[in-house]
Amino acid sequence: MNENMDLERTTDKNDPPTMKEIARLAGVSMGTVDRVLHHRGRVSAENIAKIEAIVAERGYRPNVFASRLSGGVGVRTIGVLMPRLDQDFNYWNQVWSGMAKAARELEPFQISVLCEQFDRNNPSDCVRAFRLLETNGMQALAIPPIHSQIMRPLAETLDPLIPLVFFDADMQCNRHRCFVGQDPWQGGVLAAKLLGLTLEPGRPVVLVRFKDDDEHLQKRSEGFEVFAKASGRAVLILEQSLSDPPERRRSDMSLFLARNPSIGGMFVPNSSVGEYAQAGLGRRVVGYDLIPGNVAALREGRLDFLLSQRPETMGYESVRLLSRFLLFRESLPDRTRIPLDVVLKENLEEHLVGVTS
Amino acid sequence: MNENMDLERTTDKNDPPTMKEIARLAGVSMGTVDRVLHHRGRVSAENIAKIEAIVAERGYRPNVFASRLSGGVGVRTIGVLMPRLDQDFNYWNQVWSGMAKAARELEPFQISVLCEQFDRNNPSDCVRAFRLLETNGMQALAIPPIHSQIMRPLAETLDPLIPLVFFDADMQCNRHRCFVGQDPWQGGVLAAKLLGLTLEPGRPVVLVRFKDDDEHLQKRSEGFEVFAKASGRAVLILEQSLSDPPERRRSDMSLFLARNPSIGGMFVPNSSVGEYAQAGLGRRVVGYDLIPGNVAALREGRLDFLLSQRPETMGYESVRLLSRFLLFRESLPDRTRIPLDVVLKENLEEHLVGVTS
DNA sequence: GAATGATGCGTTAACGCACACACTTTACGC
DNA sequence: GCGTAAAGTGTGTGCGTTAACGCATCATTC
Repeated sequence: MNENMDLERTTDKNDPPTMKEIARLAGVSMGTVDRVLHHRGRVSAENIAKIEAIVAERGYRPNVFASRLSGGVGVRTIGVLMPRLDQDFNYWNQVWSGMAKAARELEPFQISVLCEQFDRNNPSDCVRAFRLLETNGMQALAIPPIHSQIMRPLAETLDPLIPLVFFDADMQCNRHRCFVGQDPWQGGVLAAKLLGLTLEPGRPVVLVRFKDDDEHLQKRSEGFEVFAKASGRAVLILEQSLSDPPERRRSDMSLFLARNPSIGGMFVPNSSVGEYAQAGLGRRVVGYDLIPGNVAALREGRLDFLLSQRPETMGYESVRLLSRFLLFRESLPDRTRIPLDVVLKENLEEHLVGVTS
Repeated sequence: MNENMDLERTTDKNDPPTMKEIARLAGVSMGTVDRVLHHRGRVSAENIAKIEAIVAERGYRPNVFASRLSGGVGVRTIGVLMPRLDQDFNYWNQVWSGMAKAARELEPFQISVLCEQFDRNNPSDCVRAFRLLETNGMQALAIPPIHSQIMRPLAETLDPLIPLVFFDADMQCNRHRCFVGQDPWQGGVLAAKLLGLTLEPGRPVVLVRFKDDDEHLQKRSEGFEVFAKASGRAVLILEQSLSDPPERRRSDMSLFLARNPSIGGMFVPNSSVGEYAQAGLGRRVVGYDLIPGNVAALREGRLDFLLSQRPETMGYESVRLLSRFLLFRESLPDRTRIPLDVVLKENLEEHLVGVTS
């Protein structure tokens, strides 16, 4: 046999192996390696095992440049399920703007982001949107798990090879997925702390509780109530329904405050805080989300604190994680935490033109 | 002549032309086009003109993927100038950790990040580090413009083709560059607001002012003073020097507070706030940066608020911007704002494992 | 007038991957 | 026993760019 060591390229054992290298180590051809990597089938179980072992051991990662150049892959699609962007006071639009930024950056890599919207108030509509994405054949998926009873079975029957991200809120489900978002309970705690710091000890506070909203919001309310009470502050509760018209809410609050004049502050655990700000004038007001109405209220001093979950960052990060999977088969973390931001009039502007907008 | 329209690939007149296409139009070979594009010489003036005209007219842009795959380009280096990572209470280490994350992500794209450290207390040392980077041949540069008198001439004589990012602080200079960071003045304002919200109107506050530190810190102090006074609150000033030992500082503060018992709160405009926290016990304390000592103080209740400039995000974003330039010749924005974060004990943990760590 | 060098230009082999295609082997029916 | 299908595998080509290489054509020199 011809000794050709000197012709052999100097492939360092620990620099990125190529498909050819994997094929050599497994004693098969590149074609077989390719079929294993792309789950195309038509490979013996024995070879699949062998190749996968070598791939794992040597840490094979496809070369993006070669992969894209070959053109064979075509456009990969990241599917995103979203409530209609204008719902929840335009909140979803902010999430989408982060995703759209990621999409622009990913365009040269032929990764596209397909956003399918559904009516947040119509649980069955999200089934339609989900099916639509499936039909369009996406290779990765990001969804906000609202309507958990509907979403859970959909998520659990999803092809296990498709990476899944939950954003905004988390949901238990027996399938591997990544959560990108923040801890709602801790948000409530933080709100209580802010009121505690800025009010005299004796003054009670009012918590606006939405009976009909999701688990995520309930957690915020609970965190608030528990922390406030633990620090010796009375919490009065005003029950509200999201379906009530704004005027109704405003008058409810005005009435409530008139009946309880000692109340020093108010916490509204969602973006509708702007609706109550006018009624709360002269008291501390803490709410959620940098939606236009709330931003205006903060600028004009009708609000004191807004907590933010950085919707743009959340969207950007969700798409970014999925793209890393599609490009490099990087596995998803179990969770990516989005920090809880405290926004005042004085740091508002810097948050509005934040890093991912 | 043979009519071969059906063999001709359907090249849309307005989708990205390839080198081959340019060569065909110019009636030369790809080799000649290559020599023109890379200014390698050995081409007739006539052909250079012809090819350059076609390139301009058809808007030719090299295909990044083919370019990188061919290996001709080799590894691109982003140079980073940094104070020794352990200086400023480990602050720079946090910035670097964001950059290191970006570096890991960029590795498959054959972009490496080279970090050169200098002694922050020795202005001339940063010249050495700068020259070292130049010698190692970097194609992009990120620097924190401390020692502006030294840095400015270095930056201004830098090859104008090399994209430049200032991070942490900004600096005027007559060369195009991008600033990644936050507005220091506004940080001071925010600190004053937080003290204002949590203290009775009559109580004065103390501002620790460091005479010998940079412009960036002076701005924070100014913002604080101006805003606090404008909202009718007395500001007492304790002058300090960064070179004083911690014990000295602590006793200075204790003495100062003993002499002015009505003081309700304290602002330290840099990461050394931990040094003063013990002395300030029982009063509101606002400081800067999530360095280990301050984090511990916040957890244990010796500090109330920490402002953060998201050092990891800052580092990550700086490197990310430069990489987009190197990969796709995307132009740098003039500025990327890093939001001012307000961190309390209650949202500390979520900030520590933030999105870019 | 032959040897030498400089100049201008075309050809071609990588680069790593994706996929169409062709080929071999085994399984099964008649 | 032959034909046919299916399963499993290898080969070859192309993607657009880079850069080494080779071949001409001149101008210069002894």
